[in-house]
Amino acid sequence: MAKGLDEIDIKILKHLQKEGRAQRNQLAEIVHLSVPSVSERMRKLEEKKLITDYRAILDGKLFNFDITAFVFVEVDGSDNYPKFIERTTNEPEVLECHSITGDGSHILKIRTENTDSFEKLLSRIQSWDGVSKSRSNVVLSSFKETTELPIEKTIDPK
Amino acid sequence: MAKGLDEIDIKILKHLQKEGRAQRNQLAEIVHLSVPSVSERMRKLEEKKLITDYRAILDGKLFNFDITAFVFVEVDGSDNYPKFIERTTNEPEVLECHSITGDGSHILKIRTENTDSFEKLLSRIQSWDGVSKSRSNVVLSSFKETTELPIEKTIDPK
DNA sequence: TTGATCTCCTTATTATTTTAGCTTATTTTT
DNA sequence: AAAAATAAGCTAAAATAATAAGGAGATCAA
Repeated sequence: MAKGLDEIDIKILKHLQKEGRAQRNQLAEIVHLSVPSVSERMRKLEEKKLITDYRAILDGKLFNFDITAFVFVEVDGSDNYPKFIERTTNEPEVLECHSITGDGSHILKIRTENTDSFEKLLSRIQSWDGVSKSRSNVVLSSFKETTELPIEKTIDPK
Repeated sequence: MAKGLDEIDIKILKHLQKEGRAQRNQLAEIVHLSVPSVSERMRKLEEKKLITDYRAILDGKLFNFDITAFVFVEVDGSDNYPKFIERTTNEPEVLECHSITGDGSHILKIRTENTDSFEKLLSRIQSWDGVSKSRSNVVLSSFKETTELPIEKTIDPK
């Protein structure tokens, strides 16, 4: 069994994926174990970092973050990669940054307030070392998405 | 103030984004309110669906889901969109599905076990009504990502 | 002003989680 | 093969957390 997990662990993980605040007695009922046994299993799953963290998922649409986009960036020279990645890390509106195969070297997932903040972000990215091209696809509507907000970014009162 | 939220609500939301299982007494300390007051605020935030749900985030890399990719799909004829979306919903390996501007009509984020399951998924997608073209970018490495697993998909014993 | 509403508090009650101690099964060591 | 160690489960008790109930003070509308 992979990673020393059994069916019971899998059941617990799957349930916590959907119900991140599920109580131990509820899980215990599902897997037919006592509450302390479930606690112990959860502790181990967290200790082994199979569960990396727990998050509340917020509805970004309700917070005046209207624009979601995927931005393909061509970063020339892999010397420039570490610095580029560090910069994306410091941009809270960049939700994800992936190094990819094919056209472009990186894809960014972005969530920002409006066209103005989006444009500013894009021109900021363009100015970074090694960035030669970028292409954006703005999201019109989403299905199956996580609707996350940039957690560092202040959610401004309006 | 947007959506009737004040600074205290924002603090609670931000903390729950990072600590999805945070306890009410911990939150109470952060915002300098009593535990029942925090409870009441959480209840309202959930009721208003500002918090859509809570999730445990699992480390996909530890579960033999090696391949993450972004797939651009061109679906011809918007009549075909609803059916297309329904089909992506039934594919647990499709984590996200977005309708987009620019080249292609939809972008999918995919997480799958290996090249074999990836290829099968791609050819399945190609066979759907209206799908004329697709282009994939496989993720080599990721930064700032949520590393989610397809929650419906069985995590197979190995 | 008066009543209604809202948000907070404290205290008491109920529920959940953790700890402790014990049992059994399995694996490792001698 | 027997003994020891380890792992994982259980129950019962203790500790901690969450909820419910009741009341105070502020704000707003009639």
